[in-house]
Amino acid sequence: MAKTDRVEPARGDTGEEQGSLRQLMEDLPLWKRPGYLIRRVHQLHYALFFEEVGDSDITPVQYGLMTILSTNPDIDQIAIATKLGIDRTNVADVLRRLERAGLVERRQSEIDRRAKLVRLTRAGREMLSRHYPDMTRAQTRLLACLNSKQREAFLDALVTIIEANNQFGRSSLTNEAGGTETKSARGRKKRSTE
Amino acid sequence: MAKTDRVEPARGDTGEEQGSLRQLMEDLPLWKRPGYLIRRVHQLHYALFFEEVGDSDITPVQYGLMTILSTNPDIDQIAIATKLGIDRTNVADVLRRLERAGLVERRQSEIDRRAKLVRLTRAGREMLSRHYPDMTRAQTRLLACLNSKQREAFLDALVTIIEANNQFGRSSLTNEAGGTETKSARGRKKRSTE
DNA sequence: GATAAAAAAGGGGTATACTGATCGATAATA
DNA sequence: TATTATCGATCAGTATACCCCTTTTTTATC
Repeated sequence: MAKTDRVEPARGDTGEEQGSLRQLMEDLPLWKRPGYLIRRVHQLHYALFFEEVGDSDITPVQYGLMTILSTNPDIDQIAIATKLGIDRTNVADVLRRLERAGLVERRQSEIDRRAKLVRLTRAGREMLSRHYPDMTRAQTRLLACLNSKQREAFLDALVTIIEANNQFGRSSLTNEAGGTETKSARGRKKRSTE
Repeated sequence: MAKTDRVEPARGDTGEEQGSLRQLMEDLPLWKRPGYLIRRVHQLHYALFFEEVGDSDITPVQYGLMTILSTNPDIDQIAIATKLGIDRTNVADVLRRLERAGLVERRQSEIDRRAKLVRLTRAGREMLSRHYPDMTRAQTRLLACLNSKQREAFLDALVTIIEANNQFGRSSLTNEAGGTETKSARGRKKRSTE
């Protein structure tokens, strides 16, 4: 810790208006910003997932996508994006890696030749089954610090937030099995100007 | 919608072990997995942040990093990583973009010539001040669907989870706790201090 | 003072995630 | 039928986030 003992020579420009800015930032520090806290928890879940499922190269998103395939064989990529709540271009990226690993297979639909239908391979189903205990353990460990009442309230809050803000993002979640209610391509344009 | 009314010809391989797998996945569907829900909320916050702060090209992580700089001028990149809770290589990436945008400046430490000290420029401080209301609005909107009691419980739960799982990931907030090392299934090593 | 250990930064590589844009196939309409 | 609109997929580009490994500098040890 001797590193910061010595004082680095100052270098002008330490303006006075910095005081009010500092005050502003201390009024709402990082650990009071939900967005910051959620990002941290998100990363922690990733770390826990890799620790539990680590001997395979599967990721949380890949496992989630394959979960959808296990109950929805032969759906197209946009339907996956809608159910998973990620962007459709990202679905294509994830599928490319899963296909390379032999866990899913894609084929052109014979009815709509724009669409590519995706399904799990046998290896994919085996992977999903094999790592199911690992996946659940990662989920459990993440919330192990909460008692069951807190845990339930926390999960409820997450679902509430998702449903309340569902209209944002390129792919809006459908509440599973519900109608695919066109993602409506809502506005959400931003930056790109200038 | 009319598209999927017609039935795609089946294609063998629809094994019946799929039944048990399907059952497994329905026992713990996506919307009951904390990791999945947190990822969704994380994305929603990003979308809200961009919607509020959108006219600039700042991102939540960049704003968070600059928040740290506003109360910690002239710290090195690893200290930033520790305080922000992100990987140190990622800090370098973010800083490179911020420097390119003229919002921060880096200079070699005169005491420890390995270290590069970072501080906000005047433009950086102005950006931080200017978009403070936008940032807080994004935070507020995300949790607007919760009442104040739920909101508080939610934030408490997030902090509890972060503190309880702090030893995972490459950068553990504020550090100082011994190595732990756990299983390291994926060679996930943390810089243990001993 | 020379050498070994550790720390700071950076490069290379990969995965997630979203934007804008394009392109072919399909659907709807004139 | 021909035109138009829409839809599914994909590409290019950027940002976040992490891993491993190397280089340079500092610190610790002999």
